[in-house]
Amino acid sequence: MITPENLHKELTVGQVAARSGVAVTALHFYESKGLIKSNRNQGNQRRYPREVLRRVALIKVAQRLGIPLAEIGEALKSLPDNRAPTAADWKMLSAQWSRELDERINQLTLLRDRLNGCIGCGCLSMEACPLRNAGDVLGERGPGAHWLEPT
Amino acid sequence: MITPENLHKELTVGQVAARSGVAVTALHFYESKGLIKSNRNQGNQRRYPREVLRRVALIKVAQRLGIPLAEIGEALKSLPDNRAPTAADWKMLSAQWSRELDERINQLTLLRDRLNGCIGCGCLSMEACPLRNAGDVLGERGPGAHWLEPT
DNA sequence: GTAAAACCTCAAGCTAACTAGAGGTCAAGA
DNA sequence: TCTTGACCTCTAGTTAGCTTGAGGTTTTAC
Repeated sequence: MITPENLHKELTVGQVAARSGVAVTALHFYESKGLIKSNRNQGNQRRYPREVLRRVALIKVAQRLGIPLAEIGEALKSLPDNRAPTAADWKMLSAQWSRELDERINQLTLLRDRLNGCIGCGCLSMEACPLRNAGDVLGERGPGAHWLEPT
Repeated sequence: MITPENLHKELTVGQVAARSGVAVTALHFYESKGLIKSNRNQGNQRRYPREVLRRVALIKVAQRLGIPLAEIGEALKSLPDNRAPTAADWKMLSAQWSRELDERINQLTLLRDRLNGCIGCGCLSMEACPLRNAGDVLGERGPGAHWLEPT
């Protein structure tokens, strides 16, 4: 509950977790990756300014878009002063990510069309099959696992 | 080189690797996952019937489509007699995978449109933002990493 | 016959994004 | 004051799809 008394106070991890919907351990993890920062009180416990909520919100949305944390971190670092993102920052980032999304959709669509063109052919030939030999890299990102990369 | 002498002989791992374009270790790995099988010679070395090339080709194409190995394995097992896939099998499987691809494209498109609708709004509100609260699960598969799953 | 190249198994490492648990400290309410 | 819950750090485990390396055997070419 927000009251005039605690409106300007800093938040604990538990509070940030509850309000943002991410686990406490995930917040620790984001901090270890440099995506968020915390101040510590005398007892070494994390205390967050309220702006962290907006930062976490942006992280979660970017994740839904399929942007890896490392890239989100880069984007956040690129903000002047390393400050919490404003509406203008969000506009810029979301426009950029929208273009990336477009690209991924295009690649998938291309692949699907090629697949449809090949249904029933069954050749799967190393030399002739467009499905096997398309030189394009599908921008679909995958950690460790290298799906859809050219072989 | 294919000569009448070795045309009907079985292939070694190295030969399958060279002809299919996948690493020897990857073939070992596929075998451990039950995606392919091998006979062994007296010296315990793997010997493959030529049909394995078609199987591997199908695996690689399915991977380009974003189908996880486990699911590819299921599909291959579902073939009667566990035999090498024929053109008819390929037709069936590719039609099914094409539908899955469609679904993924649709989800991504939906997300992109929602993102475009939100550019400039900057709210990212937990309660009101459609980007944060869309109840749909994006079918984008990701190992270990749980991107795009509902929170 | 011998040496090199290819093969074998098994264990561990890599990435991403976390979670779970151990063992201990801190803060807040009764 | 005491107890409970929230917090701390650090290590290890999870998933997928492999790769790398160690230590040893087999096949092949000369």
